[in-house]
Amino acid sequence: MIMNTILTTSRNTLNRISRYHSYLKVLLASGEVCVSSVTLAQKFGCDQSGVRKDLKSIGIQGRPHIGFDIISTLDVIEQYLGWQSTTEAVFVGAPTVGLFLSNQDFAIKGLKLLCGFKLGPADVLYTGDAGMEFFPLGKLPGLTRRLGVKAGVLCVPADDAQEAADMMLSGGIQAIWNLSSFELDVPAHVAVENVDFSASFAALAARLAAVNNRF
Amino acid sequence: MIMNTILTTSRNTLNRISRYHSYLKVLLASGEVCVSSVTLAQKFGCDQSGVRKDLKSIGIQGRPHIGFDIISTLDVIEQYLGWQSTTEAVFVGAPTVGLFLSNQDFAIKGLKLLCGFKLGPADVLYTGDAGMEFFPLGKLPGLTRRLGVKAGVLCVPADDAQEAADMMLSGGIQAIWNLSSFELDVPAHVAVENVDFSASFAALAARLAAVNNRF
DNA sequence: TAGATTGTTAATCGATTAACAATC
DNA sequence: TAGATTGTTAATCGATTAACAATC
Repeated sequence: MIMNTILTTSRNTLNRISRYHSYLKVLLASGEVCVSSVTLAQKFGCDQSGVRKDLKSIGIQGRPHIGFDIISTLDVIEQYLGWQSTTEAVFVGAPTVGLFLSNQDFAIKGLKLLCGFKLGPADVLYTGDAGMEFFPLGKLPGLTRRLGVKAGVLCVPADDAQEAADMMLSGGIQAIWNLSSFELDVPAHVAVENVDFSASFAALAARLAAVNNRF
Repeated sequence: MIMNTILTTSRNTLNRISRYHSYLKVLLASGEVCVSSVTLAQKFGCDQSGVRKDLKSIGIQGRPHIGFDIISTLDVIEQYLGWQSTTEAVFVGAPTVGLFLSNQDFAIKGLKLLCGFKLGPADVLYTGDAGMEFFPLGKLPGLTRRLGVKAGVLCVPADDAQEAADMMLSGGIQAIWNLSSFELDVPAHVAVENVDFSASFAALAARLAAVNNRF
């Protein structure tokens, strides 16, 4: 049987699978043991056979008349999303956001921020166990090479994004999680993943406006 | 001619259009006046006729032999994304992120954060023009109703998300921009837009792992 | 058993890509 | 003019939905 990985999964499917996980945790917490594709489909406004296909595609099997076992489904999804392993990364941008992403409660699963780099004045901020050390951006290449870190989170104003990215590239970074609204120019072997805040918010604002204009 | 709005546009198309905007700003800054669908298609790894369809769908016309005028294309995209108008919203969650989102340089287009609310101890933080006032969550319903604010940004740990969302709902909030990894349960008339950080990062981590394992 | 639910194939739908005449 | 580029239709591809036999 051919097992899908994240790399061979469409983005829509990936998003759904990640959302199933969130919801299954709620069901588990409320004492449920099994869930049917009908329940999931209802919650997510999609078709039940689509849900079954999604789960099947990552190797989850249900039981006729019963449904899908929540604990093992959660487990397989976590395997699939790679949450059992950790990716070490450096952060480039506003310390406030770096601290947020590295905060235990919010922590992005599988992401471990080693330290941060910031534009502008070269002070070292927030040292100690509660926070995260921040260095001036110029120190990045030396540090990432020394530590062998290959991933970075980029979260700077659009005007600074390319320059900061170039600094990351010269430090041997091969994967950039780009939270800046800027289309980076990077060599083909470097992976870039963009989080598009603006489009997402625009979609929400439009829906709100539509509701309010209707009355 | 039937003109598309955000509400009638597929999410893929919406994302592409938003990204065209980022790139067109770069081209404009570098002195370009026009751009062809071929250039855009190359940059974004999609088909040129798809680019033309995207632009056509929001009413942008090109000129044969010339291409698309950058300034007017940027203008139409901004109209389409609603960036000419502002949506007032309150923020619920970690002050550090609220300050980030409200920061001029990073500001999400069209989003205006009036104030923030936080879980836990009820101190007021960060008053004054540089920052943003934060109040205890319990004050939210009264304040949003008084101000007539209908939108909110939710950015709390998953365990607190539903409770915080309920507080927003009781304050008359009709649109929630959900940065928490939690599937909210809200009435049908309330718009929720989820930003899925975890799935996005998981996709990046998988690509990095694939590259590194190849050698 | 009867009814609920999966697994899976076939049908539908929509999005992407190919192709080419029309335009400048 | 010749060549570049759009606008648009048709073809392809993939994702979603419908349907139903198999299972418990």
